[in-house]
Amino acid sequence: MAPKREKKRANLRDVARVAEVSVATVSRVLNSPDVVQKETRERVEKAISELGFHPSAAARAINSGRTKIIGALVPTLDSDIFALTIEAVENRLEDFGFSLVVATTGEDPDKEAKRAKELLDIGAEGLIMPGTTHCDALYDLIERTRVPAVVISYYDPAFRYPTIGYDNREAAALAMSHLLELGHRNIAVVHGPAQNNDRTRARVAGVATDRADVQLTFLETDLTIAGGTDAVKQASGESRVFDAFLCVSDVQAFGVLFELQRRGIAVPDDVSVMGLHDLPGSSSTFPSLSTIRLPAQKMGRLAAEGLAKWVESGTRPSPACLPNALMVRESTAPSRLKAKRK
Amino acid sequence: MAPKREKKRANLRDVARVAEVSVATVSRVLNSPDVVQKETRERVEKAISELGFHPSAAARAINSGRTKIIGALVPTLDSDIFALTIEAVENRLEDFGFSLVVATTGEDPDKEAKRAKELLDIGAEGLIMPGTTHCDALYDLIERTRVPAVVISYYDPAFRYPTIGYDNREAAALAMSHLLELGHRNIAVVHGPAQNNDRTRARVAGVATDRADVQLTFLETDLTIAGGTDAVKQASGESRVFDAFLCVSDVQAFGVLFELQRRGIAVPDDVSVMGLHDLPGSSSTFPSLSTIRLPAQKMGRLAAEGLAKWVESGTRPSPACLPNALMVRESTAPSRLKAKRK
DNA sequence: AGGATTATTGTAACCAGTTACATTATGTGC
DNA sequence: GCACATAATGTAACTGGTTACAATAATCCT
Repeated sequence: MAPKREKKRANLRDVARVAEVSVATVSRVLNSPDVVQKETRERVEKAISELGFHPSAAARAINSGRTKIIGALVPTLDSDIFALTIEAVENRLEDFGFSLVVATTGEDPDKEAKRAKELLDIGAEGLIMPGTTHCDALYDLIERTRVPAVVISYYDPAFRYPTIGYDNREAAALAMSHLLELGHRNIAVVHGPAQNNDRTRARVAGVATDRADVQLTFLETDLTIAGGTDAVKQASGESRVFDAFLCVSDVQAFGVLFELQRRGIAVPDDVSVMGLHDLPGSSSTFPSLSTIRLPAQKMGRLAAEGLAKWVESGTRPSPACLPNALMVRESTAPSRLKAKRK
Repeated sequence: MAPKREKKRANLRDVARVAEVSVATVSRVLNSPDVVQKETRERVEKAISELGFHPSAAARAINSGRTKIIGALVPTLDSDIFALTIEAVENRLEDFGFSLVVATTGEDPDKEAKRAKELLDIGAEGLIMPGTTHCDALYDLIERTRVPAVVISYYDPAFRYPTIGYDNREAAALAMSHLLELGHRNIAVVHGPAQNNDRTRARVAGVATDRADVQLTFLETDLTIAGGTDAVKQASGESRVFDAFLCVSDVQAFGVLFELQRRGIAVPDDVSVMGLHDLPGSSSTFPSLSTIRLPAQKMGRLAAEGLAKWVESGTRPSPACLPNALMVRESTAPSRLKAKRK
């Protein structure tokens, strides 16, 4: 048996040897095939496929300085809230030849900085992250490395990095005004943890009203279905009777719907429920959920596009505020209390 | 004004120059600091921080052949089904110093092969993917490159790659036997698209029974909440009356619950609803969903661990079948029809 | 004291590509 | 037939790290 040479991945020099050309020619076949004579090119291509040659991204990256990797920092993927957007980002980045590395941070600011550093260590050429509330270590890092970074899910044209998102405050205000128009005056506002979360804070701020006849009760629970059910439990402990639940996340609204059903409280006859996000399932609940449609996927695509172009050609994207839309469905109706008042 | 030299990222040689040591010493400070004298080390570290030096992962990768990147191929992130597992994978990989690149394939086998090639092009050292139904191009690629690949969400010890998952067939059988024990005999089995999806097929196969008194009706709909509502609509078109819905995905079960509520069909009094997966929200629905708990997160962690070790030390993980568990909650109860029959 | 051992640091080759520049061959114009 | 432009290919330097080996200095042992 012939002593098989240890098999290792073929490199450019191997290909050059087999095709009896120089390394430069092989490189040209890979990068600008048109300048190579057809005959030579075919010989090289044959050698490439014979050897199963596969250019090393690392070696390429060392020259070009390009890794074609974008990093995303997200709190969690365990609800549809980010997963949908991340998928859109990933899909759009692919069109630009970029790969997406996802790092989950669990809302922990310190972990966020640590993960960001890891992303840059592996050569991420751009970062994408939701919201503007991050720790200084992260900002320092971005400043030092001058890596293009875009913020999603939030809009603030004055922010240090381009924000490509939506107006959380306006979304919440839109939801609130819908409820007010329906005559609701005693409203439970269900929201997720506000700490370190500008989106939640903006939404909470957005529901504010100076109408003296409106009573708002804020209930902070987890950003989960269970959090929604908890909110109803909390609400039932209050002395006040609510005529509407405004959940600033659809996920919580799902929980609210379930828990109200459990308690035999009819939606929207006894109480209205309003969401905010418009998840894929929100139109299929019972009753179907009135909500504010956030442009989650469109935002993901736009952010991916802006970041890709920024990395490629240095043109920093301008901040963008994508429109929200009120989706009136079955879960909201004129207040019973209002009717009584009449 | 002194002509500022164009600022570019500092490299190892720059650091060596500033610290007045050789490149080898700088490299040692980075990789085995203990062999460098304290005084020298501090000088180098000072230079590193002064220059904001940041070693290039690409250059490192070119030598070691290591990129510390794992690729994941998933159909979609737009439901909790994969997102949860992916998050667990990502978290566990981090412990091993690996980063996760996610590529979504949209259940399209051709796209899957294309994306896999891209993952390998950027230097992924391992692949992770759900299920065993993939196109030959993908298998060829894995064979040619000999990249470690593990399959999740499925268990088949005889499969060419290690499967780290659960027994889909048994999970479905478990769900079915629960319904049978409760006396249900006329069961609508709601499942997602079976084409190119071994998990769905195994689940569908798992519900089979040879009992002559059991009537199964299979309803194929989308793997979404809306798909669940569709299933109920389809079911209502059938002449038969069902005493239970067995949804082989909790996502669909959510839709079924909503649509039954819409129709005023009481669960579990009029009809039982059984899920399969146990998503985070499944215990908070109304009624809370009886389901089979799949070890999604544990599986993610284990697969990440096995793949990391395989890549690091060449020890291929053994296939693993993690246990499913029947979660009896409120949505299932003895069949009304059975009671009548008695 | 002198040779051996050990601790530190330096030199230069190497990884797998890209690319500036040089070389050679071919075609064109006069 | 010769100068010149153009096309195709080759040579070698370069990217930014790692590391084998060499060199030097300091310490140990008899």
